[in-house]
Amino acid sequence: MPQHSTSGEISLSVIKTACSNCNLRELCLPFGLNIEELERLDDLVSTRRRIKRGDHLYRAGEAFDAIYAIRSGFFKTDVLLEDGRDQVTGFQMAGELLGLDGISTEHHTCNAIALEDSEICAIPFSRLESLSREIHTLQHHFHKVMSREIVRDHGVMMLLGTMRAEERLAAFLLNLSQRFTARGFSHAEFYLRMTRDEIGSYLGLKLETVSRAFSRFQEEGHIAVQQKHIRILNVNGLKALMNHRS
Amino acid sequence: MPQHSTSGEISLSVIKTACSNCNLRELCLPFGLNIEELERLDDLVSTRRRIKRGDHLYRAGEAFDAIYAIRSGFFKTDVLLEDGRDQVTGFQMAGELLGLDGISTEHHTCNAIALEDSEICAIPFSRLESLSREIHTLQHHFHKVMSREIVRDHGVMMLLGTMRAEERLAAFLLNLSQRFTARGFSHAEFYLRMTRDEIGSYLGLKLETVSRAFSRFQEEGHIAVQQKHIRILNVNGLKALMNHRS
DNA sequence: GCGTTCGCTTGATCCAAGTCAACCACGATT
DNA sequence: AATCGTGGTTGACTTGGATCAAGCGAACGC
Repeated sequence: MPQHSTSGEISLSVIKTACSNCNLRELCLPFGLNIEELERLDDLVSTRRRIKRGDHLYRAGEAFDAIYAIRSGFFKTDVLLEDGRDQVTGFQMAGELLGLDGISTEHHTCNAIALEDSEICAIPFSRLESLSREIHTLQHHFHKVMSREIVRDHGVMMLLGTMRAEERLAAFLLNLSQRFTARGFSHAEFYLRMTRDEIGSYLGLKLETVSRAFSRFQEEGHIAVQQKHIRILNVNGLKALMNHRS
Repeated sequence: MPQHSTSGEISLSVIKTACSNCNLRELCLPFGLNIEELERLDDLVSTRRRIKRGDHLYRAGEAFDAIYAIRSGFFKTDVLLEDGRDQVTGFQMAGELLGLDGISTEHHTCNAIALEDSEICAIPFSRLESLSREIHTLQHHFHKVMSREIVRDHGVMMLLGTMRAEERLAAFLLNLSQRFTARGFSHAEFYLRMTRDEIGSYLGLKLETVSRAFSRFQEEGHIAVQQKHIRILNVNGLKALMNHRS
């Protein structure tokens, strides 16, 4: 793992990025490619960038010309309404793509902010399109990734539209747990990278409600919470909470 | 306009469908293509199908192999949870695409149901992928359409996560109005194709709440409602309702 | 080491929307 | 014309989560 930048700035590095030896390749865009294809993708994904905690990867309104793969770290995306209200639309971790929303208007439609010091790979979109005209597998996988994003959003709509507070939080924790597991981390123990307020914004709840739900889950023995440190003690308990109409 | 099928069944017709003389082509997939490219798309979009009001175009769980363009009519998509709760994830009208969610898992993840007698064009997905490897413009436009779907979903998340009942309904009406306008219909007068219950499901509200909000809008002179017939009397009033933190 | 700040927790109160229930309007059926 | 069913409206009441407010603990700057 490379060291973090010592300067306080976003740093552009010319380190040779290589999908071919990235351990996230099976989670990320290169999924399913053979060696020769991978090397062609390497040429495309040439810039890696460090984003410090709290900095923007991009902002709503900026011109879109690349999508970003998260190499390490953790992001949130959010949308701001004219009247000041905002909503977190997602949390993204290593191996996931950012910026897909920008394709439609050629401008980013949300902000992407690092929740911890992170590293991303920039993928110039027009070059991705031309490469995917040549590599069938890449094209298809990219379509799957976009479609998966749509399905994920439907899940969030379901959550916001039909679930009560505790169900939402249970669903959220189970989803995080499952994504950490896919990345080789513990499914039962992790640190939240976001605040209660950010969780609340994502789940359509106020931070106090999130906090109370955490406390309740702890009282009932489903989890152990200590600030941002979460241990899941009873997965099935959480699953049951999620499915039962009160 | 073709006549409705006289049989009670979904009918498969071999009418020569042609994007090239479809008046929705500028709203739909063919956007931006030249004549020669349009003809190649015509070959691909060969099957047109009629779906009667209340019938499914596809169901969650079915194998995915095509996306669908709505030639005429009106659809809703919904997702069903194991515990019986369901949520309408969208309403689609002529020129819009259905089925994009199925790409990710190769199975449809929601149900698509006609809210009035409708006609769709089936677009075999693997053939669309190969054609878009050859036609740059088609590829790019398809990516834009998928991305637009993601942006739309973020809008719904915003609505469900941060807006109160009347704001949601105002946003919904303005969105419908805008889409009808884009199709050459009146922006101020239209018939709702869906029930109060379906609107409520989409907006994360109960049907009674939707009904009360309609009544309130009417009392305040923003709209005139008579069952499913809506006239918008004061667009700015609705817009103001949407943006103001109470 | 100490004060300040930020994020989190907890309690008391309030209110928007949900729930339950009655009733109405319009179409379809006979 | 009478009946039935579905969808819509409206009222009375309840409630889950928001709001307001106080206090606490960990992290950070000086």
